[in-house]
Amino acid sequence: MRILAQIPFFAGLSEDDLDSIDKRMVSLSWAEGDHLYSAGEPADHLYVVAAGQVKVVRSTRSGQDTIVDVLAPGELVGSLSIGRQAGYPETVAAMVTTCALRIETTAFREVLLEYPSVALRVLDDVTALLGSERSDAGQHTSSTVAQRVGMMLLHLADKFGRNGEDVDGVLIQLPLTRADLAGMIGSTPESVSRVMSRLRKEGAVDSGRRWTSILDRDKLAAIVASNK
Amino acid sequence: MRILAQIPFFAGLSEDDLDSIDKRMVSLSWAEGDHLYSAGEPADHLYVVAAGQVKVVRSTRSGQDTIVDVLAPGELVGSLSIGRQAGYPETVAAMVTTCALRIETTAFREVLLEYPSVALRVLDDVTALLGSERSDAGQHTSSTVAQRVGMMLLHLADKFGRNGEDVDGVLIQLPLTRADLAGMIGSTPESVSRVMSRLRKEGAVDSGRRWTSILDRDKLAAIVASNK
DNA sequence: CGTCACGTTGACGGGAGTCAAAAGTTGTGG
DNA sequence: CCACAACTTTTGACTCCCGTCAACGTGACG
Repeated sequence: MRILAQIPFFAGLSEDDLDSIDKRMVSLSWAEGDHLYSAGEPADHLYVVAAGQVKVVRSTRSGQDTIVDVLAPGELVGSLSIGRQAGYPETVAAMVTTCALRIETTAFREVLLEYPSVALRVLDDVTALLGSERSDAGQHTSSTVAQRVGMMLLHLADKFGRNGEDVDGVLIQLPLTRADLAGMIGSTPESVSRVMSRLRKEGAVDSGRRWTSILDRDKLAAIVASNK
Repeated sequence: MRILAQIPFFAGLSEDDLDSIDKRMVSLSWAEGDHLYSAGEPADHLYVVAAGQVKVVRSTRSGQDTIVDVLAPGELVGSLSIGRQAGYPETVAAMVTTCALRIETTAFREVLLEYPSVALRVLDDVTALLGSERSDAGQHTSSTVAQRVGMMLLHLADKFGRNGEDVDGVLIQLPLTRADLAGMIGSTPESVSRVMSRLRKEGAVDSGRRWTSILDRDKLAAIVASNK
């Protein structure tokens, strides 16, 4: 369980401190498609992704699903606040086989009180999330679906991309369906499919069953910058 | 300067503690239209609104302005993190004569380290903001302009509304232009104007130079819930 | 009273959501 | 090994919301 030491939030803590925190956490794993938790369940746990990837999904009453984030190892998800809210506002599902640490919200808050420097790092993280959420909330309305798909692919490439060996360009190894992508940018599977077809035809990207690859980053960036 | 005691973030602190924090803050005021700070300026201060209202505006490269929030007294705005970022990502302007406390980001972080319970409250606040941002980011794309205007008016009524004496219904006393409202929901002044005309014709709302009033909350909620 | 910012209304066009159908994939069971 | 079912993807046709451009009205302030 010395995974804790790898997590940026806990950097700089002593062995003993990490041990003390570790005692309050449990390590769990999920298979692809499983839910770490579902919307509506009592929100009293916090999770730290250790390995794998998970998607954070919000459903609106109209049945529209939006994917608000895809988390990489090291990121937090779950309930930070002890508010008297009904339950989790979202569902978190494993996109691949995933391992994560779980801690009770109340216990985590005790940790934050005990180690204020950790609290500050968490605060920085959440603040950054809020900032990026706000910055692309504005872009959403004023750009086309093609631009939003392009932006999302560039973002995913930065976060999950690897310089592949078998494939040219930057490889994004995630099992993303058209519906997933649509949920990320607020669109429909059909519209996303049209855009992806066009991007593939232009040689900017290629995609297969469980992967997407950016072949020509400049071309993709140009499409995002232009208004087509 | 015993305004500090009124601010929820600092609830429960002793006189001496408040005094210590107070020493690191300065009280300032702005006239309507003035900027507390502008996008791009070095981001090294944090503000707590004491009286008045301010709007938080983000500009995209395409010249589109989006109003990401309108702050009431007690709310925080500015730089929480000491990141090596270029500067403020947004502009904050006073909508009416406004008074606010200012503190250096570094000094505020020291306060948070010193009083972890305050840090937790700030964290709760930012987390809640992130949550609401995400929840209506999804609604944005899947709803019409009329629905979004309605939702925004209901939100503003909850936050700033007063049961007026002269006017029927809930009064929102803010100098909001059509362009402001458009910026909040990601639309255009023309579209907002059309919606407001319709809502006025239907008797749901009324609006004047520096105010908006919700005459029939149920009717407005019905419009938001429906798909027209 | 003139100017200017803001608000309103109309006409037009395009992007994209919706409905529908066909083609490709995966996984299962006989 | 093959066949069938279920799902995903793709493509087409249609409709409509709303962003854009434009003209006009209105209230505020010097």
